[in-house]
This record gives sequence, structure tokens and C-alpha cells, in this order.
Amino acid sequence: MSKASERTTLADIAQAADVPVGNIYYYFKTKDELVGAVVAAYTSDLRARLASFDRHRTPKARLKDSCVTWQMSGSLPPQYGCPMGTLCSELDKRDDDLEHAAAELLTLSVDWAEQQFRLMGRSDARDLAVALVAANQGISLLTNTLRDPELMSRESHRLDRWIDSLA
Amino acid sequence: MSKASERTTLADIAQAADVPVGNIYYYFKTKDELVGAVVAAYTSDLRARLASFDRHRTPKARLKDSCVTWQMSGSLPPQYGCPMGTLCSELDKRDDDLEHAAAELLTLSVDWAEQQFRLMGRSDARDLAVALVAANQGISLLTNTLRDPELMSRESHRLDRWIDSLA
DNA sequence: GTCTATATTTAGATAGAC
DNA sequence: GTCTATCTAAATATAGAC
Repeated sequence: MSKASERTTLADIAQAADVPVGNIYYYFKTKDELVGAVVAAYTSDLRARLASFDRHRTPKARLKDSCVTWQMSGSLPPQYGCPMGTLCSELDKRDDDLEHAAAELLTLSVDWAEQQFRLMGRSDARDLAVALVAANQGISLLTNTLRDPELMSRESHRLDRWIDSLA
Repeated sequence: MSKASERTTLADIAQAADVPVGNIYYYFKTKDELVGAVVAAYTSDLRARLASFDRHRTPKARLKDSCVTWQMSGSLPPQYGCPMGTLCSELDKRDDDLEHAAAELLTLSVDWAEQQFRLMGRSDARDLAVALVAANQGISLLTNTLRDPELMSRESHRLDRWIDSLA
């Protein structure tokens, strides 16, 4: 099999970190432990980002800022694929502690958005939150798969106008 | 590594098909050839589905039907993950013929939807098409990751109303 | 703490009996 | 056409020198 499955190996990580492979095991007992550390870092980063939106006075401004922020984090080097989507499909198949890490990550975003729509007085806050997160995840998938950053920016603007249009 | 990376192995496929592993090589020379066959089948299935929407008289009816159809194909057994999303993140990383298969699959859907919006007289047909496909992909990811089929049906209804609201 | 060498495990692929 | 046994390659993991 030529270069088929292409999941990230310890050799890849070691090369990126410019250390020998065996060295990794001084810091992490297993590869799973390393993956867990990555997920934990990603989670704490997301929490920090969500918290940072508190600086805006209105929930509408917070939501609009979140679109822009996701847009930036989405336009990473495309060869790494849609970060959240990849994480979800990788973690989703497991049967250990990390099995639900992807779900927790998504729930974090949905709950936050729901809270903002609720503060805007929308009784359909949950549906709107789900739709917003789904739109962001979906456009991230399209942008990365089609290798076209403009898709993300155009959809971001559309979502921005959509949020503006809400009561 | 316990059950960490969890990509689909030939052993998994053989077990699902209830045949011994070696038997697979009678039908496919390599695993890549098997993956290619799966992608080809998926593509032809998508083409057939898009073609079947022609039975509706108006583009609006076609688009609305496509949401319902995607909703059904999305509520598969959740342990397999979001089908299209998984396919994209798996194929995306390759460097062979299949590298762009995921992109072609998505483009097929976007082009079709663009055509329908265009027939509706929308000058922003491309943006709407991208948004629709992204919404479907995103809600598929959420539905599968959060293991909640209701997310998909509620978002489908929302998209249905959204299409109805367009001029 | 960092490195090399090597052991272990797993997945892809082949050979050959039936 | 189907099966078992086995080979090879690659990735995870460990041992032990420095």
C-alpha cells in the first residue's frame, strides 16, 4: 500500500519536533497519552477563545466575532485537512477515554452559541446554535477539501449578515 | 497502542464480509484498488441520486428533496461516522489518483445545487450552493459525533424553510 | 535527558493446498 | 473460487549506553 492510510505516525511527530523517535517515550508513556495531551491542549485553546468573546458587550457582536475567528483558524495550511473534522472522525471510532472527546469539543461550541442566541431573546436558540456550528464545520470541510480559502471567507460574510438579520 | 488510530483494516473488511483476509486478494490486487472501487460506487450512487431529483418540476422542489434525501443517508448507524466527512479526511491526505476523489465528490454536489439556484434566478447561486452543501456536511458531522439523529431532522426542516423563503 | 539499537505488534500482501 | 499459513514492511514500544 503506497501512501494510503496516512495517519500521523510517531516518526512523523519525531521528525517535526526534530528529535529521535525513542525520545518521545521519555515524555509520554504511550502514543495514546500523547494524543490525549494534544486533545487537552485543543480543548483549553477553544475554551480560551470562547471566553475571549466576552469582551464584546452584545451577544450579537460575540457571535459575529466567533465567525471571524473560526475563519482564521480554518485557513491553516490546507494539507492538514479540516482540523475539527479530522479530530472528530479519528476520535469517534475509539472505545476508550478519548471516544467522547470530539463530542465534548463540539458541545462546548454549541452550548456557547446557544447561550448567545438565548441572550438575544431567541426561543429557537438551540437550533440556531446547531446550525451555526454545523455551517462553520461544513465550510471548513469544503474549504480544506477544495483547497479554496475564498469559500470560507465568503461563507463567513454570509453568516455575519445572517446573524445581523436575526431579531 | 490499544485501539488508537482505528482506520479500517483489511481484517475489519474481511470480518464484515465474513470471509478470510487472504480471500480479498482474489477480487482486488491491492487495498488501494478496493478503496478505489468503494469511492467509484459512492460516486455513481451520488450521481444517480442527483439525477433522480430531475423528476421534480421546479428547482426549488429539487433542492428541498435533496435535503430530505441527505437526511436519510445521514442517519445511518452512527458508529461509522459521517460518511462523506470521513471519506474527505481520509482521501485528502493521499498523493495518488484518489487524492482528489473527495474534492470531485463535493464539487458534484455543489455544482448541482448551484445549477438549481441559478434556475431559481439567484445571481448568488454559487454562494448559496456552497452554503447548502456545507450545512448538510456540517450537520452530518454533528449528528454522528453527538449521536443525535434529531439534530439532522431539525436542521433539515430549517433548511427546507430557508429554501422556501428564497425568492 | 537524549540517543541508538532492537524488540514487539499489526497490517498489507503472497503462496499454495484444496 | 475459497481457505490457511506465512512473508514483509511499517509502526509502536522498550532497553540500555552515554
